[in-house]
Amino acid sequence: MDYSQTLNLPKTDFPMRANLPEREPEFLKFWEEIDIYRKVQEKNSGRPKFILHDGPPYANGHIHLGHVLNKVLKDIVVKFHSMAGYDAPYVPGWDTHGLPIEQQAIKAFGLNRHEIDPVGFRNKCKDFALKFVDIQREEFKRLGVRGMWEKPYLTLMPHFEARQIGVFGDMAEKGYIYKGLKPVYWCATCETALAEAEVEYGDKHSSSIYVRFPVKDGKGILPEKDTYVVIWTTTPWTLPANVAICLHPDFEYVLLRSGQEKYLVAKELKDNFLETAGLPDGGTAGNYKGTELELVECGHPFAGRTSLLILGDHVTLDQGTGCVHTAPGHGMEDFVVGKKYNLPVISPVDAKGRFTEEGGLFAGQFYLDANKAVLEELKNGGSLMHHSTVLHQYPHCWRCKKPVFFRATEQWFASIDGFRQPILDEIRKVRWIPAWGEERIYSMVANRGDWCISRQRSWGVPIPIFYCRDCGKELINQKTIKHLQGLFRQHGSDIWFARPAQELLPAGVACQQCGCREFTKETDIMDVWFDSGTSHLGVLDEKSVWPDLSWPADLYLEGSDQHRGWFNSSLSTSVAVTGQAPYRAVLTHGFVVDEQGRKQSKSLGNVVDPAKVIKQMGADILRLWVSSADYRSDLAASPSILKQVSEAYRKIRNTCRFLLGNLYDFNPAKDRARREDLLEIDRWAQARLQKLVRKATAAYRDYEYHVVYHTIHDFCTIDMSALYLDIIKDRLYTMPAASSERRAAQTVMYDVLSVLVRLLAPVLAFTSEEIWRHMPGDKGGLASVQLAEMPEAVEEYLDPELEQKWERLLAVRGEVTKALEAARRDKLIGNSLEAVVDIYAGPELYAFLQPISADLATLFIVSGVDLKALGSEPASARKIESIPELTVAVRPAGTGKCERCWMYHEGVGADAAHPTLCPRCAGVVRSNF
RNA sequence: GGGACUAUAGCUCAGCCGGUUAGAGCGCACGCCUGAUAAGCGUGAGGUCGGUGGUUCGAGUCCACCUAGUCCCA
Repeated sequence: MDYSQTLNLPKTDFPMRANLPEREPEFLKFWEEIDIYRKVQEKNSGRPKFILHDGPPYANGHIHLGHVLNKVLKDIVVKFHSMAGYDAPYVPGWDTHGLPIEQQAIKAFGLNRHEIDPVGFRNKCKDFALKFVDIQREEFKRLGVRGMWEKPYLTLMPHFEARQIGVFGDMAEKGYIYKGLKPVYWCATCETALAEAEVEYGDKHSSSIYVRFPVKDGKGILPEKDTYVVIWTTTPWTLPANVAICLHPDFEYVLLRSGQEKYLVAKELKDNFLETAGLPDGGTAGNYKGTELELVECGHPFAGRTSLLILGDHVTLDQGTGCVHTAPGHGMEDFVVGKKYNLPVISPVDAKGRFTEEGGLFAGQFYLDANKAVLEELKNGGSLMHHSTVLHQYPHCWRCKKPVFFRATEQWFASIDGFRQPILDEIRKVRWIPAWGEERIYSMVANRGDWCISRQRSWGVPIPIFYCRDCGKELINQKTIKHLQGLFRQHGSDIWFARPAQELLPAGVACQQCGCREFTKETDIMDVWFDSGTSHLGVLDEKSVWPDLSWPADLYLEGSDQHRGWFNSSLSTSVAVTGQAPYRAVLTHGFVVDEQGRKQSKSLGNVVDPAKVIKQMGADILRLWVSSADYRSDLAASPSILKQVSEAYRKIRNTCRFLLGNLYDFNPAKDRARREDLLEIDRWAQARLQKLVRKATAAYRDYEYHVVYHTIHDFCTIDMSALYLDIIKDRLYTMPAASSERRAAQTVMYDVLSVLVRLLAPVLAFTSEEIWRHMPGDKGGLASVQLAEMPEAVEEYLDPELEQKWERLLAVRGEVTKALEAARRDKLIGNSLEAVVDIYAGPELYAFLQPISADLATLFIVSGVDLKALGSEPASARKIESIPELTVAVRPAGTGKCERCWMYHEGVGADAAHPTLCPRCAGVVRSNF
């Protein structure tokens, strides 16, 4: 007889090999068919809300691993909450405006921005953005991320744009919006402002000049007579706009003697200056620290105005004199430092690069040509100390390749000062995870300057302001905004570009200042940070579009770079308009790096492409990777790390497969064992399971997914695979299928599987669904594990006393396995069932082991255990260092191997009908077959 | 250059309020099994806790500085 046919060996269709790349798409289809998102929302309706508001990725390329990290974390958050008592809707979004899309659209469609009309150009940009929205949507879905994919939010949606200008209007009404000057890169050839991304650095020959500014009021520190401060510059044409000279507060400055004259320069650059200017070293007339010289007044070499000595940290000792010519209209640093001192922003150059009337002497000249005239003027005035030519790196226009310059232009700003303190107060009320995020954003907000909202671009939401044609007075109020909102909702913001101002205004509007009825419109658009920065209102507070959502959000979850980005812009608009933060908690994650901790880059060749990983290993491997690492610091990704993750995946999968394989004949509705019929080891396993539930769900609640990962993995590896499942195999296989002993083991296995599948669901989106399908029972009639609830620890299954007892028992077991390994090395045994173990225990340990001595063989997976008193052991027995009262000896079990259960038993052969079976197996076979 | 963060076995992580010989899992090596089998089990080897100083009876843990990396800013 083939006794293996009488065993209950595992049976399952759940494959060992996951083959995720092919299987995952089937589940995507399934979720689509049953409309899983809607089903979950229906299930959770009426529960308390948990709103995770999606930070919109930029729609201009395929997704990378950073997107995977972010979106999977969000998916885990949402799925956990949707299984843990909350209504957790998820509406994904995209950022669709802005310069990078403009640039890429120009490239992709071969456009010439100066030849195409704004509406036509914007349409192309829109096409480009929408194309990538579609691409990214498919890529995100492929990751198993669940959300309202058929109705996401896009910043180009008409209702979104309408809401956005509403926020702008509210801020304007509160007086937070003002017009000011700010220098921007400007190309005189293209007659346009350039963004930083649009300038290229290249070689340029420039004049290098040293110019002396006479001290007019030394403030009692510097003498006035024949005393000069010397500056160095490579842009003589900016001197007409000079209003200050900037010194470093901490540098040492010296006053050099040269005949009658005295010259102030940085001490460290003294020799350099003397040499260049060809002056003899006449000694020094004074030493000063930068701070001492603040507010000393100099005369301008030719403009007839004062040039103030000011302090700034940007001053360096690389070259020049340590005294920096400062023209706020022509440089970013100059502008920033000038603001601090309230200096005027002089920018006497027009869009074509020609000096305006304000440029006085140089009016009408092209700015580069004016260099010569300025030099002439300096020479005539005796201010020029040295002139040469240098070759240096200088910004050029990316389009026409001509040199660019800084030009102050009028821009719209949001005055942060108007609501800085309320923002700071709100920051204190938000929960920041990790906690250091609070200080990071707090100090950013405390120190930030005003928000320049203007962009001289086309692809974005227009700044909804009109100007009186006669007097130039700007017009923006509730009425114009309301009217525009109506138009935007209907036509989108394109209408601003398509129609003249008159057709964008409500009837009968007249200028408050002069009564004129004709207007022009602002041509600037808004910074894209203003778009996404208003999404909390444009999405969470648009009930007619997304009725499930509500304001404020419970959570924002983005990379740590967003402290300055989206967290900041959202907070600013929210506090300005509502007085409150738009989120209750903000969670940040680090960045994806390689194994050495370096950022992923093409040049380093260390980029991990998620599309490839999905194709080769499957999205669940990526998801498990996301969960495996502590995202608060940076996350390392590499082929070998992903390989490790797939090993862990395999362990989890096979544990579940083994559980499934042994539940093929188990119907939880009928076959569940009563608690009192469980063996002690079953109760131990169930206690361990409750511990797992406690620890994992707590970790989920605390957003500590790497703890979830390790907890589940360790449970599968140690508690299940190495211990419980290995030990109960004999019972599962050899006992009668419906015996109470086997049903007891199956009951625990079912509980374990039922817990695991639900704990895994937020992370292993696909595999958990696959397990769910193979699970026996009606599963509450739920088609998807995503509709199930998170397990809760069953308190009565917890048994600290039992666990403590088993901890000791397992320590003994550990020593026994060591002894078995030694015996194996000595060729005494192979399989542990070939062994009989003699345990020699001291009195206390003996008393501990004696009551369960009959179960020890099962526990150790050997054919027999003899418990004896310590002292009677042979000399060859193994003394155990960690447990002094224990000595272990292993001997071969000899003959009498049962053909059915493979254990050695002296009773084999006792049953004549089954001469190769042990009495137990003989009995089972007799009564069941 | 400034601000923030990170650094514990090859990898992913524990390590409480400072207190024995720094732990786990994976990987690796070696072995067992062939009734979880492209599985399962066991044993073992791996660490100057990034570095240097300091505080302390005692430092992976506290302090200072440095190095490397990451994010933001200039």
